Amino acid sequence: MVRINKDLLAFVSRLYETESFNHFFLENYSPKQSLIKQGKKVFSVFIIKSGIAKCYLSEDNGKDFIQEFFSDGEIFGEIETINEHLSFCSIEAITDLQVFEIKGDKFHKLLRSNSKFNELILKAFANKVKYKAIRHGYNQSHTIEDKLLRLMNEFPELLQHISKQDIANYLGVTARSLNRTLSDMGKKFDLM
Amino acid sequence: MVRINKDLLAFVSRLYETESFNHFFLENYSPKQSLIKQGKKVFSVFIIKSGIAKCYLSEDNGKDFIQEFFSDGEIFGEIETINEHLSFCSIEAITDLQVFEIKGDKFHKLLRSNSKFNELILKAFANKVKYKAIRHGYNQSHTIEDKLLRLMNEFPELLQHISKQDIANYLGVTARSLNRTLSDMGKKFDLM
DNA sequence: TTACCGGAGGGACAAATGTCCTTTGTTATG
DNA sequence: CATAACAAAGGACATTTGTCCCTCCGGTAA
Repeated sequence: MVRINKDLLAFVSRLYETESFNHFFLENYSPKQSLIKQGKKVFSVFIIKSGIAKCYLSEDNGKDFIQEFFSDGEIFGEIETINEHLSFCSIEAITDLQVFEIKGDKFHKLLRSNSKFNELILKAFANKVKYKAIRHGYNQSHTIEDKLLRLMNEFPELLQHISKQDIANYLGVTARSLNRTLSDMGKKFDLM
Repeated sequence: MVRINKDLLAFVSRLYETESFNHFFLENYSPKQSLIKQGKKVFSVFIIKSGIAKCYLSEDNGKDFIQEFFSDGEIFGEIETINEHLSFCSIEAITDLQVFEIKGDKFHKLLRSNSKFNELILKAFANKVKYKAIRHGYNQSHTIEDKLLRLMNEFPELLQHISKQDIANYLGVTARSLNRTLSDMGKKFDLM
């Protein structure tokens, strides 16, 4: 699925326009550029202004698993900043990307001093936990076809932007299996 | 895995002892009792004082998927309270359970008025997102045997407390597959 | 005691998915 | 232009996992 967070984006955009608060920087990234690397320190918190990025985890056996696709308003780097750990995943631009960035210490200050921001972050976290729970449950107990139908239903234009391999990595299957399922589904539709 | 949160438990225990703050209640539950039901309203936030509970999600196809086992200091009901949604999972006692409970509105107040508590909740969230991400990635890209070895490694006494079916539901496989893997592993060890 | 139930274990087969490898078409680059 | 690099597609086969059963056992209610 492609995660967004309109409330947070609106809030951060407003803050970015505010003369007196100048800790957000607007940066640009090109496709395939890396914003956060798994196992490395994280120095900033990021909020997407526009574009699509992938959030993925590289396993010890060499496979990549895509946690989510991120788009407008989605925040990342906040987890590592809050619990002061190294990054547990990688973030990479898929399309051209505009991103608001704020340094870790400024993020902490904002979190403590601005109750509206604090609330937005709490809600963002609550949503992250919830959708991760639902997605994991769904993934474990449904076939590739079910997962694919759901994905195409919720985000029909996905295949335009994203490679087959990324879709496979998002579903947690091989590209071969994804292809097989797609062609089986094609046959089904031909019969209708 | 069995999730715990010592810092949060220490904080809540101290607050519970405090005369001037009397919004935490200590409740007891017996095995198989339900604390939160999927799809229902959530009125309180819960923090475990002792015992083990399971957090699971019932899928549309009748299968249950266990998100986590919860123990000392783990919090739940906070997500639904913060984003004011119905519960997306169920919580059920496995062993005898002692639980601190606080009503939703009091939880909100505490979150706004007590910065230490606010920070503990933020960290709890950060950890939840992180371990969910890692677990989902691991689950998708490893065999049953790998998952089982990891589980027995991190929590060897688990099989004493928890039924085979629950283990299978936690790993996202059928009881039959779990059994097969267990007996295959037994054969392996016999050769060594 | 007897009958019954639910959990654990596992046989036989079916279905889903992965692995390995080949082909084709497109792009990009010297 | 030639050729390398790469994504997409799929054939053939192996492995993993699920489905559908049946049996065995220990508790327990009548």
